[in-house]
Amino acid sequence: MDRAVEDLTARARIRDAAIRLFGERGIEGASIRDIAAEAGVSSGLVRHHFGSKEALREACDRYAKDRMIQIGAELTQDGDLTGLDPLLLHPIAFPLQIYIVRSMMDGSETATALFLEGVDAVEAWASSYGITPKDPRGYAAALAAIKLSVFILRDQVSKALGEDITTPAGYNRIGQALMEVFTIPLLTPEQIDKIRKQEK
Amino acid sequence: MDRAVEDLTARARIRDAAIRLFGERGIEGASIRDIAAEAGVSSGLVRHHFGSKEALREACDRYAKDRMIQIGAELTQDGDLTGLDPLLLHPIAFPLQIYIVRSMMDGSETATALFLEGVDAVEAWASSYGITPKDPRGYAAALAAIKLSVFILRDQVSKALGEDITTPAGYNRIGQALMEVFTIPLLTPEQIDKIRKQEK
DNA sequence: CAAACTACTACACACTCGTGTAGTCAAGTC
DNA sequence: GACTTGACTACACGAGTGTGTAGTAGTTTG
Repeated sequence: MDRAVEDLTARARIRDAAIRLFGERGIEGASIRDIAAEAGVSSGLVRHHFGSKEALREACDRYAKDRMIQIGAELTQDGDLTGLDPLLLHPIAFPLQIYIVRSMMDGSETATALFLEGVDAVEAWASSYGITPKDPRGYAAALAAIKLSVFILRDQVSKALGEDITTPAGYNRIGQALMEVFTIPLLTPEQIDKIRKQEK
Repeated sequence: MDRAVEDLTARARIRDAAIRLFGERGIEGASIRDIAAEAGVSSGLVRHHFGSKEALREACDRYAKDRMIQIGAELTQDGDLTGLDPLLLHPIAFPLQIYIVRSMMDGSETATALFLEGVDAVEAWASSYGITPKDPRGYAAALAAIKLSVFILRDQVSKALGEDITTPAGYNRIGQALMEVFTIPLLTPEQIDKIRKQEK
């Protein structure tokens, strides 16, 4: 897993650079020339290997999805974290996760499909754990969105904490904070009923 | 509050169009010419009123922040929703919230400052409600991020639900689902201790 | 009435973008 | 040794970008 950068083929370096820059700056924000420079190749080579920017993006989508599934499979064999997605705060998956969320927000179908699969998984997990919300699908969608929230807002959360949450110490801290959110009930069922009446 | 579009000054139309397009497509994705066309004016007028794209963005930041605070003040006088930010799912605040999150992700200091203020508010609220997490700051940051997550991923959540969450019916549904997340404990304190040992 | 100011448009400028084309170079293949 | 193939670079093109400049029409000000 610790592949030296120089050992990667140019094609792989381009793909990795694209995932990094697309994730950091968004699809529009990262130009082919930027990516080529980051990978240490000419911009023409990007086109040679991937054909177009859109095709490069799709290749990144596919690779990121496959790698995430692969890493997820490796992790689930070491114990279930009971609902808190182990991928969520896994350092190797960081750039991939960042890229996927960006791609999702920029309208990628592959990335969105990955989210929908996540919702399915959460819904199945909740059901098997005996959790019975009034709206299981809505509950699962909310939970799936929540799992990504600290990632999407990692810069802001890091600033609020005065600590980079992409470091081991940082993501341990925010991970435990997330677990507390899932543990401490904020509202009683009576309060919810009251709000429900207010809204409609 | 229901100002007809035609009655707005050109400057206000430009600002509203910018907030809408910046929010939908990102700062880079919305050109000055796009914004001018959306507002029904020439691109030169955008420059005349705001000076530069960056200045336009800052003006949008300030306006969005002020309006959000204003709307929030109007809402808090009608009962406290006990932690679930009423702004979160308020239809009038939708375009503003969408813009602010986008601006935040594209590195706006004003938008990030608004997030940090939100964390402060959540922390103070939790404390006053007798909620005592082990890491109050981390807890508040996680909760603040969660409050924005369904907004950021509104397209994906809508797809998962088969229902547009920017409609009244939709945001009621996801709002109630969020409340259930805050109500049903997913983890027991014992499970958390177990995970904590695993991680370190 | 003249000057000044404001809202507004038209147009051109340099730059960057994604893309297209032509060509080099090395490693096989016959 | 001629030929092909694939990795790779250099360069040019048209479109779109933010920005700059010049100018017009209408109102305000002296």
